[in-house]
Amino acid sequence: MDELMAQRVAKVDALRAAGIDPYPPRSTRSHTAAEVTALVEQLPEGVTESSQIVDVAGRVVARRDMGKATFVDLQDSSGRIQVLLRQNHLTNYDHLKFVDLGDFIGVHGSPILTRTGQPTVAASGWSMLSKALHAPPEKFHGLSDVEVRQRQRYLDLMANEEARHVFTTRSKVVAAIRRFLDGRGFLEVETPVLQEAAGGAAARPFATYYNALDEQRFLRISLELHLKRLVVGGFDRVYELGRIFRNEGFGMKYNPEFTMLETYEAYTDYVGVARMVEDMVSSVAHEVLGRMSFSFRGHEIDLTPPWRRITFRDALIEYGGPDLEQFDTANTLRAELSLRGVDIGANTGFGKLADLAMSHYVEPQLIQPTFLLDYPIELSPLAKRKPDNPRLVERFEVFIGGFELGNAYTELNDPIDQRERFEEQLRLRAEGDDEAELMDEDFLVALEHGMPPTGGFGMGIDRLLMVLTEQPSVRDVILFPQHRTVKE
RNA sequence: GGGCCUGUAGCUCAGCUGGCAGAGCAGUAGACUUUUAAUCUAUUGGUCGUGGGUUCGAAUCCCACCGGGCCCA
Repeated sequence: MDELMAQRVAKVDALRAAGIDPYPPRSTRSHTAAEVTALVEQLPEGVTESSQIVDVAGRVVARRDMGKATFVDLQDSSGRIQVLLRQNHLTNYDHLKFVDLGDFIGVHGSPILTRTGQPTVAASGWSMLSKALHAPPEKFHGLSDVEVRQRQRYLDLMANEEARHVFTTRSKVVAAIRRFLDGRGFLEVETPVLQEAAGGAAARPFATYYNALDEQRFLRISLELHLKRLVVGGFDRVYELGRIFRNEGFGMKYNPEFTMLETYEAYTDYVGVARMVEDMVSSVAHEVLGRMSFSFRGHEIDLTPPWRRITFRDALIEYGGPDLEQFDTANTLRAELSLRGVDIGANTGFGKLADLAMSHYVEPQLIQPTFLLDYPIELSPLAKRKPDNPRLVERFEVFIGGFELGNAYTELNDPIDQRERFEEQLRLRAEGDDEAELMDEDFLVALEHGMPPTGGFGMGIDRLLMVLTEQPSVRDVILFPQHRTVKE
């Protein structure tokens, strides 16, 4: 135990010796810091003391000792309030020597305005509520060590107003999304995290084990296949906001577990879904942040609808990539990309190559919100074909700030076609693509019972929050991002 | 997986070309009854990420490892 902690433990002992419980079971609070501030600000001109008596409580975040008077700043989740403790107004003034930064105390007294105009509670009593054994982060510079901020998020929240803002905004955004969807008649549902096979996205799953059944399970990589089963069942507007897991590294844009919103709406298509998405994101931004413009990674992003729409093929051409109608086979596209010096790695199929070209030429350029429409069928085994071009599907991905925000299709509801698509995915898997979709017989049986025409959508909530809170890293909008275990 | 950067007091950071490990805040003791990054006086506090190596001498140079960050795949 270090010296600072030993000093605090000694104060715990001293309090107990004086008959004071350093961790009392009960406390009283009549007003938050913000409510006291409001009370004081409502006082008539020239009046500096409220007739009300209040109880405030919070963490001691600053202390200015003046001898026979002490100012303490208390912080609660509403903000800060100053309290004034004076020797001639208190019976336990000398016990303030046992109070350290980081402790929680309760203060009973009258709200006043100091002569510098600071709302303050002038104490007629105070009590220890909870003694802290560690010093909080430094009061002026706060806490900046990225690792500590993430691993010990409570210290970040204690020290940095910005961190508190990000995570309260996150909570409000999620609530606003629910209100938006509920208002449109969507039903919120929950589907299994533990699955026999993880499907619905191109990603590797985490594996786990179900002891009672002696069977392997996988953590879900998307919400899609179960939600569509519910549309089959007759819930024609459903959504789920839930955690999904992808077995990949972490970085600025990635965390292995993240929060996904998926919506499925019967009797619409990807065009209808695009309208809903721009409505939803812009109205949530307006409702929670009160603005449409966000500064993100050096760009001003404007969420005002309507958002730009451009086809996958046209975008490639516009941003200097190959024309997929000219290079329309895996072989010709691979040769063209090689010629252009694009690193194609081990990717062989037409779909993967087209995706690579898009990631290389187009994605980083899509700063303002943009719907990229009509994807190659090879990339999209769960989306319905375009009637006028069987090599394309009715799908969009929506981009913002240079990364993918969401993905939507006119859902494939032809069970025969779906079976063939799964079989094609199995062929890709056999060729070494371990992110290819797995055959899901149970899902096919569901489709065979009939699914109405449906538009589906998925969006990474964390990435939306990056833009809305203007944070460059997804790790700044996830309370406890993944970290390597610290070894002894 | 590869490259670059980074780890010094509880926190924020200095520490040059190798020569006694530093500051501010926090803490401790004292002064101060309207301060607010309070102020003033004195002062405690270090496995310089870990382990090797080079050297008369290493926070500093070299190697490996453990974390973290950024870029690339």
